[in-house]
Amino acid sequence: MKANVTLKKLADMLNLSISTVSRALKDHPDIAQQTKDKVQELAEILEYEPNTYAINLRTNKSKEFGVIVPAVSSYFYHSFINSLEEEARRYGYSLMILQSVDDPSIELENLKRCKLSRVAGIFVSISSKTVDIKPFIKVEEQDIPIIFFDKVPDFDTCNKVCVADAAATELAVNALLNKGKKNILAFFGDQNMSITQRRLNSFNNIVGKKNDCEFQLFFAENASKASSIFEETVYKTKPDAIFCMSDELLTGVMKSVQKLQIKIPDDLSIVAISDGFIPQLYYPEIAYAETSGFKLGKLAFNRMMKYLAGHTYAQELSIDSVLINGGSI
Amino acid sequence: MKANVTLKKLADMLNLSISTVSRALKDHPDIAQQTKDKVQELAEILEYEPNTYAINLRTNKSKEFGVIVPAVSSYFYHSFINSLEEEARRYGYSLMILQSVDDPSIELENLKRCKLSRVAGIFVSISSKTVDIKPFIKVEEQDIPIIFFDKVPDFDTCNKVCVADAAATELAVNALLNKGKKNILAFFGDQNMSITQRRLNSFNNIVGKKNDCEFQLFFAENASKASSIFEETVYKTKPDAIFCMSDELLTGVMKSVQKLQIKIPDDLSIVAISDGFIPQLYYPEIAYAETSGFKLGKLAFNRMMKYLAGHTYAQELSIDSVLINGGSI
DNA sequence: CTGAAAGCGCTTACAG
DNA sequence: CTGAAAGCGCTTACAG
Repeated sequence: MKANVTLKKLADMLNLSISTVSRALKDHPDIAQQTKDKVQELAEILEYEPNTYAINLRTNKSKEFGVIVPAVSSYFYHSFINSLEEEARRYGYSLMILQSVDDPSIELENLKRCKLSRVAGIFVSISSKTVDIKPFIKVEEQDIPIIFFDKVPDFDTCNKVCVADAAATELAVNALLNKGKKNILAFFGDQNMSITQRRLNSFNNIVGKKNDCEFQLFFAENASKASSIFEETVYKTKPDAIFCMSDELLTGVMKSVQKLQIKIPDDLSIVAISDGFIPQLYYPEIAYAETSGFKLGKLAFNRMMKYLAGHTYAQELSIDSVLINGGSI
Repeated sequence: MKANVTLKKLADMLNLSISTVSRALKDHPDIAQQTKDKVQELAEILEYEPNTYAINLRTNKSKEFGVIVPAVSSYFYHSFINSLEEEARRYGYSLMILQSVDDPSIELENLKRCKLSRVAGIFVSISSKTVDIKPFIKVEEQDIPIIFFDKVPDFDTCNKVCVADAAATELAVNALLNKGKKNILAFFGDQNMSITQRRLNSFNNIVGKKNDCEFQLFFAENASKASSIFEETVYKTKPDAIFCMSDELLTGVMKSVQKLQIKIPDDLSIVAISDGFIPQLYYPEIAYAETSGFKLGKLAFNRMMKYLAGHTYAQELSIDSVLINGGSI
């Protein structure tokens, strides 16, 4: 391995001091243009690359953000991360992506790793089983900003960016009601998650008020649960519409729809809340209220940069949703 | 922000030297047990955390691996990364995940970032458009090991771990032939990718030899392309079976299958090469030759650790495939 | 068994 | 405009 090119090496070769070389490389106004040119040229030729560790040690901060998510595989998180990455790159940051596999103890480990790496900030979507958020608060007290996103804790004094769950639910449900649907099966996820609660509340607010519309609520923790509930219920209840609060539940329901050869939308209408990948796998494509991970990423990054610039007060932000029409209603 | 606890602070409080504290914390045999106890206790109380940057600067290496993939969203990469992470955690490493969005110039940028961060090693699945792999070779010459996986370059003297493409293709195709299928439409991805070539060769080897079996080959760069090719061809050619070399192509074909209300497997059999998520979304579930990202992750990590231990010679490893039976044949 | 010292590669206040 | 020097927090050969 060839020895690394360092400031010292450049300085020696040019008969300059390390300080001058350092300044020349960062275009410091003090330095003569001629000197800058000389230094920058040699640096180019020798492919000088600053040692990140030395910089971080010196400045006590890094240009890396931590991202903690239950799993990167979902389309939503994926597009969130993509959009975060786009912004991060633009500002010279990189991302350290850590998965909690929806396990609070791994989540904690990941948080610790972020702290150890002294990341510049952390984006986190908590696991569905996370109850204790003290560790997060503690990290924040050590001056590492935390932006919670999507799955956020039920705690006031922290920074959150969310999908407008109520608005998204409303869009989806109204799409059904406007078509005169009268008997809705609604599938929700884990009852302990605040995201479920928010979507559920909104659903109840709208449909509960209608007295010409029947509905049944189901909680399914995964796709196959949704599948079996659907199959048990569909012939008994004869619903004219299905609401799924997530992609996962939608895949479960749709598998049964294919199995039972139910015609969409003639026999049954379907609407979901989704980021868009799963709904377009089917024919007809499923209508959904869009929860854009992409937009949320931009918003979260924005909030982070503001935080780093000094606006550290707690704030809850959300992005709007929009209805994407498939042929399923 | 409270001042960070450093070795110096511990040393001062205990009236010991920094060296002794440092050694005590790492259980160095030289240090008296009594001293160790004292130091470790105080470190615990004060929640001492070593400064990663200082360590990295001092030792000139980090406990982080870079992972460069076209996109993290596919089930295959996701499970690959998951399995890598599991191993990494066990050995005290973390992962820096970078996406190339299948763009060679971003890929290069990511490679550079890995180099700048002086990662301990890099796992990379190259983009479909990558032609110049010199930059990778150059990084490796600077003592950063590179393990190529899945989408590997067509270059001999580098380390690769792959799915056994020929074996997987063989499994999938034979599943069709054994059922007496005589007319196969086969969908392949981008012709420039070596993975496509390998799967294609294997396909031709098997089906080409049969003279009682007709087949047609199509190259589709994305799902909707596969969709339209399928729709144009299916009524003309009246195939009795479909082969898809990837999940993406499968989603395209399946969407048209739903649209045209083709009965699987009565009207048509389908088999794919996949990691398993997409095939089980449908009813009946699609049979597939499994390419396990999980197993590949373990293999890749293993190879990396061996490399770091000194076995730096080029090697090509692969994992076997297995046929998962759905109801689609 | 413990400590003083050098050094990893950089930045930046201070001096000239 | 340039440089000498201190220091970020750690590790480790060397000395005792």
